Amino acid sequence: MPRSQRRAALVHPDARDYDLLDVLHALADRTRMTIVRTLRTDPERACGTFPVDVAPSTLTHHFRVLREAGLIHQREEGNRRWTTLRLADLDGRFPGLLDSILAADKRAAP
Amino acid sequence: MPRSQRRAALVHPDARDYDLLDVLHALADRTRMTIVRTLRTDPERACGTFPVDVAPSTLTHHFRVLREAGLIHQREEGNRRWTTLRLADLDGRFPGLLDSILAADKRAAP
DNA sequence: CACCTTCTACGATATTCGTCGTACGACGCA
DNA sequence: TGCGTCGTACGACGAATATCGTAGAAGGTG
Repeated sequence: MPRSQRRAALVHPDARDYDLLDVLHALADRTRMTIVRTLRTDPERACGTFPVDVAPSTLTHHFRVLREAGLIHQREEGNRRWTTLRLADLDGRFPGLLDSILAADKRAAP
Repeated sequence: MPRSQRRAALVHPDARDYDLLDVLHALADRTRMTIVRTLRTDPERACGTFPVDVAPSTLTHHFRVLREAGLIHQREEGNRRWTTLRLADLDGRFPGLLDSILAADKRAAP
C-alpha cells in the first residue's frame, strides 16, 4: 500500500470543474505566482527546487492550494513529488487566461 | 467643507502603482467580479444599482477593495456615488488582462 | 540495519476576509 | 425645518488563510 497513511491521495480536480475564482485566488499570492511562473518555463520540478523562501511545510500548503484549484499536477516518483503545470487543461477551460496573467506578472516584475 | 468627516477621501491609486496580485485578489470574489462585469457593459452606475445581494455596508467594503486595487473609480455627485471601470488605466498597465479574465468568467457563468 | 533526504500531517498562532447591524452624515425635497 | 434616501464608518463575529515548528512516513544509500 503505497503512501496510504501519511501522504494524501493527491486529488486533482477534473478540468471541467474549474472555478475561475479559485484560480484567481490561487494566483493572488506571491509565493504561488512564483511557483506557476517557474513551471511555465521549466516543464517539471521537484517540490524543493522552487525559488521561494518559505518553510517546507508552508510550501506544502501552497502546493495544495494550487493543486485543488487545478493549476498544477503532482506525481510521485520514489522519494520525490514532481510538479507540472496543467497548461492544456487550463487553456481548454479558459483559453489564453494563464498566459495573459503571467504576461501581466512579468510586466510588473520581470 | 465637503464630506470632511464621515466620507473617506476616495483615494485612487496611480495607474503606475498597480499591483497585479491586488488586482487578482480583488477579482477573486463573486460579488466583486459581478460588479466589474456589470461595469464592463454599463459605463457608469450608482452604488445601489448593482445586481448583487449583499447588505449595503458589505457593498461599501467591496467597493473599497476594488477602488484600492485600482479597478474602479468613484466620483461623488450630490447624494450619489458614481462608479466607473478604470479600463484604460488597467489596459495600459496590463494589456488585455481584464478582458481575458472577464472572458473566462463569462465562459464559466455566461 | 542505520542514516539521510524529501515531503507531509498536525497543531498552534496571528492575520485577513466577508458578512452584518447599527448609527449617522450629507444631500434633496417638501 | 423636517423627512426620506444614499452610502459610509465602526464594531463585531465566524471562517479562512499564511506562517511556522515538530514529528514522522516513505524512499534511497551506505
